[in-house]
Amino acid sequence: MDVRNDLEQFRTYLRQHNLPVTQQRLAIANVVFASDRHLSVEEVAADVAAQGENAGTATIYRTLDLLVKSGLVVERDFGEGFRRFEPTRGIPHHEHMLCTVCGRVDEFRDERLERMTTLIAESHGYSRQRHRLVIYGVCADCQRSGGPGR
Amino acid sequence: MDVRNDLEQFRTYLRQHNLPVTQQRLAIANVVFASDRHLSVEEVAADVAAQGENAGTATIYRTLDLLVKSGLVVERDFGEGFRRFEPTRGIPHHEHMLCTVCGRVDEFRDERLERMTTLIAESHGYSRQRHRLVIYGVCADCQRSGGPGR
DNA sequence: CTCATTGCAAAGGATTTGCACTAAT
DNA sequence: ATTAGTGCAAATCCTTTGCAATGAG
Repeated sequence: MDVRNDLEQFRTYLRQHNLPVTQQRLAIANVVFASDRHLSVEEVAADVAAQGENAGTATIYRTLDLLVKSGLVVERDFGEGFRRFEPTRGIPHHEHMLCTVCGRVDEFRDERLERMTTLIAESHGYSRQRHRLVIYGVCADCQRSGGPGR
Repeated sequence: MDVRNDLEQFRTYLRQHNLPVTQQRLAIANVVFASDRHLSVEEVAADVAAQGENAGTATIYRTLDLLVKSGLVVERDFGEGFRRFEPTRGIPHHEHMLCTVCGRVDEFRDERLERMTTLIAESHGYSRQRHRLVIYGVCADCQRSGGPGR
């Protein structure tokens, strides 16, 4: 199972860096790895609590930092005023589409974008590092019903 | 002159909405219109003060909201943790490139992106509203010198 | 045992808001 | 005169940090 594997990789990362494998770190990593969504810190906290585990906010932030550093999780910023976190799962770079009505997030991949952004950067004398694209729109469900979940 | 014209349009907007044309509103609008950069709230405040005018932080935020609502100014989010504001000046939608070393911002336009994002959105059942693309990289100057301004 | 982690609460930065005072129409 | 705007400080939201208590190796 994927979650199990990710968790094992996290344990390995911690050991290799001489960092204690604590209950909290495992609980938090577990929640993020188990999710197929882009979780906010608040959502991570709620999920951890729902599993009967305990973890203070500070610990959640600190552990998410570790997960990002380990490369097992990516940080996202959809311009909502807070960050979201997504398990990497060896999936290559991809873009996001956000429903401005219900907040739903879809992902897509387009290789042209990598090439385009590299070329555009170069034509301006920049050496490209990365890019960030978010498409904002209204998802099929919300178009049909005129509102979130209704 | 452009600034003069923008300012006139702002006055018109205020009158049409029965909003008082105050000294502060004009000073703030003037600063944003006069700039060819993407100003942060802090920078707007500094520029207003530099012009010998007075305006509290709250007023700056409130006036920037008005400017955005009027369509004369656009809000930008480059993932820095705060917002920036750019005069519209009738310039069509464009993208941004950010130097991760010195913070320099360049602009570019690519019509393909409009089409691409619309098609991608549709293929996922979304009706596209807008998109946001930022390319992060190192500008020519910083590549040459290995640091900002040195 | 020793040292890093944890949790809580205080601190921080950006932005908003309540309210008495002031200015625009 | 009215009515809305302004400034200040308090309040909020997300995130970070200091420090005593706690747990991993």
